[in-house]
Amino acid sequence: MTDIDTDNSPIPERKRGSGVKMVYDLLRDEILDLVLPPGSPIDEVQLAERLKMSRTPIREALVRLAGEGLIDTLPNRSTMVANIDFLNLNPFFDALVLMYRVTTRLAAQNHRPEDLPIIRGFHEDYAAAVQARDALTMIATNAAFHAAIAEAGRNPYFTSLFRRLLDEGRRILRLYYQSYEEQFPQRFVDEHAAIIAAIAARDIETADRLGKAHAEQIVEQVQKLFARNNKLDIAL
Amino acid sequence: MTDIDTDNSPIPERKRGSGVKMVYDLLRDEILDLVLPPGSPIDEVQLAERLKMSRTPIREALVRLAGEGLIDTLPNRSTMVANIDFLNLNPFFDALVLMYRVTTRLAAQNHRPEDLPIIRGFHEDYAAAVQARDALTMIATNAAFHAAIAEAGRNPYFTSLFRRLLDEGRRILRLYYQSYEEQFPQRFVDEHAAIIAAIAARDIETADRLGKAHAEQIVEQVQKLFARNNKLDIAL
DNA sequence: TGTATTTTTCTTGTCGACAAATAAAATACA
DNA sequence: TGTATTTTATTTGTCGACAAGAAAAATACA
Repeated sequence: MTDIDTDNSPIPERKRGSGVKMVYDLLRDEILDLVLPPGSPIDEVQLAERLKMSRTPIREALVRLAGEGLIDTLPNRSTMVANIDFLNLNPFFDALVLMYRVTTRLAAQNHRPEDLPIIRGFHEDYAAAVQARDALTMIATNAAFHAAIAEAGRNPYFTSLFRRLLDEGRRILRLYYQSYEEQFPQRFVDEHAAIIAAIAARDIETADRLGKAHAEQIVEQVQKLFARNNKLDIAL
Repeated sequence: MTDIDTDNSPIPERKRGSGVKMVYDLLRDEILDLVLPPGSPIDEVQLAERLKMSRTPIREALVRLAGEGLIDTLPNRSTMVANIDFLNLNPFFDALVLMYRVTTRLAAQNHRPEDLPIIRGFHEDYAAAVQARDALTMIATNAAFHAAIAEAGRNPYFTSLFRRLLDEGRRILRLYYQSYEEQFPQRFVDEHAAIIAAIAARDIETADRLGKAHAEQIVEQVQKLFARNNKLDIAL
C-alpha cells in the first residue's frame, strides 16, 4: 500500500457552508429509510473520517437532528438513532389524523393557483409508484404529496409538525413494508384525486372530511399490518 | 483599571455539559421577555466573552434556538432574533386555538392523578399574578399552566408544538403589555378553574368546548390590543 | 460629485488538539 | 469464585486558532 491516494484526491474541497447540510441530509435519509435502524449508535469520529471533515460540522448536524427527535443523545455518552414506541402509537396516530385534516382544510382555504401543479406532480409520482408496486417510492411520494398540500395551506406551525409526523410515518411504514411487500391499494390514489379536486374547488368542508377519512384509512392500514405482524410474532 | 479581577475569579469552572444549557436558557429567556427584541443581532464572540466560554457551546445553543424558530441565521453573515409577522398573525392564532382545544381535551382523557396538583399549582400562581396586577408573571404562569395541561394529555407531538406557540405568545403579549399595562381579566382565572374541573371530571367534551372558548377569548383580547395600538399608530 | 473597484474589517465555518466523563477491562481481595 | 476497586480506553465537550465569505470603508476614476 502506498502513501499516495489512488485518485490523487483532486477536489477534496467543499463549499464553505455545505458540510453541515451534507451530513444532515445524509443522516436524515439513512434514518428515515432505516439504513440506520432505531437504536443504531452514531459515532462522530467515524463519520468525520468517512466524510473527510472535522467533527464540528457533524456535531452541528447531530444537534439539529436531535432537535427534530430523530436521534437521542445521552450526555457524555453515546448518541443513537431514536427509537420508535411501537407499544403506544396512539399519540402518533392522533396527531397524524388531525394534521391530515387541518392541512387539507387549510389548503382548500388558502392555496394559490401555483400550488396545484406541484401537488398534482407528486400525485402522479405516487400513482406511478403504486402502478410499479414500488413500496419505498410510494412511501416517500405519499409523504411529499401531503407535505405539498400542507405548504399550500400556508400555516408554518402545522406544516412543520406535519412534516415531522410524515417523517416518523416513513420509518414506521418502511419497517413493515420491507418485511411484507405490502402495498397501498389503488383506493389511496383515488382518494388523493378526490382531495385535489376538493382543494381546487375551495370546498373546505369536503376537503376536511376527505382528509380525515383518508388519514383514518391509512391508520387502519398500518394497524392491520401491526396486528398481522403481532400474530406472526406470537406464532413463532 | 487593573488587570486583576475584582472578584479574584474564584470559581470560573462550570460542569462539563452545563455550558450549552446555560447559554440556551439565558438567550431563550431574554428572547421571550423581549430583553432581546425581534431583529436584535446576536454576536457569538461577544457572548463568548461575556459568559467566559468558547464559541463552541454558544454555537450549539444557537443551532438549537434556530431549530425552534427563535432566531434566524443568515449563512456567513449575521444571526439575529427572529422577527414576528405582525401583519399576519392568523396562522399563529389558528394553531394556538387548535392546540388549546386538543391539549385540554386530551388532558381530560389521559391525565393521571398526580398531574392535577401540578396544574392547580400553576393555576394558583396565575391567580396570584392577576391579583397582584403583575402582567409579566401573568404571561409566564399562564403559559406554564397550559403547558402543564398539555403534558397531562400525554401527546408529545402536540405538547412540543403547543410549547412553541406559547413561547411565541409570550413574545407577542409582552410587546403589548409593556406599553399598555393591560391585564388579563379575572374572567380568565375563572375559566381556568372551569377547565381544571372538566379535566378532573374526565368530561372530554366540556374540556374541549372550554378550551376552545378560552383560546378564542385570548385571541380576541390580543386582537383588541392590536386594534387599539394600530389606531394610536395612525393617530400619531 | 457620483459611480465603480479595490481594500479592509468583521463575522462565521471549520479544524485539530486536549481534557473530562463514562464504560470496559484488569486487578486486588475476600 | 465472586465482588469491590483500580486502571485503561473510548467518546464526548470545550478550547483557541485560522481561513473563507460578505459587508463596509476607502480609493480610483469618470
